[in-house]
Amino acid sequence: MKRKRKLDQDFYEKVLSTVQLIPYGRVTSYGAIARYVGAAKSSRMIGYALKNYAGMMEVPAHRVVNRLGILSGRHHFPKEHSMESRLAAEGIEVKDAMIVKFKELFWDPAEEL
DNA sequence: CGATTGACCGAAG
DNA sequence: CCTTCGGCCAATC
Repeated sequence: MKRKRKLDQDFYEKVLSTVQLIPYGRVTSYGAIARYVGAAKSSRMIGYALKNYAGMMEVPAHRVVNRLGILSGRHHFPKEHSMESRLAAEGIEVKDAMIVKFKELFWDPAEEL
C-alpha cells in the first residue's frame, strides 16, 4: 500500500544525512537544508528533526544555525557540549550567540553537492 | 480531536 | 530598524 506521506521518515533521514555531511569548520542554515531535502517550506521541521535525533545520536547540530548565523537552538543543547564551545573548537568565531564569519563559513549543500 | 507551540523564512508596513 | 502577519507541518497539551 502506498502511504501518501512518504515524507516524515524520509525527510528526517535526508536532514540527518545532510547535517552529517557538513565539513569541519563549516556551517549551514535550516533553510538551506530544508530546500536541499525538498521541504523549503518546512524549515521548522529541521529543528524538530535535530531535537529528536541530535543528542540521541551523534549529529553535528551545532553546525546548523538559522539564516542569520545565529545559534537559535543553543538552549536545546546539553550543557556539557554547548553549541558555542563546539563551534569554537572548530575555529569558528561566535560572538553573542552569532557566528562572526558566517558568510564565509556558510556551506550550502545545494551548491557544494 | 482542537488549540498551542516551535532549533524557521520571508514579505510588508 | 522594529513589529506584524502568513505559511508550513509535526509534536505536545
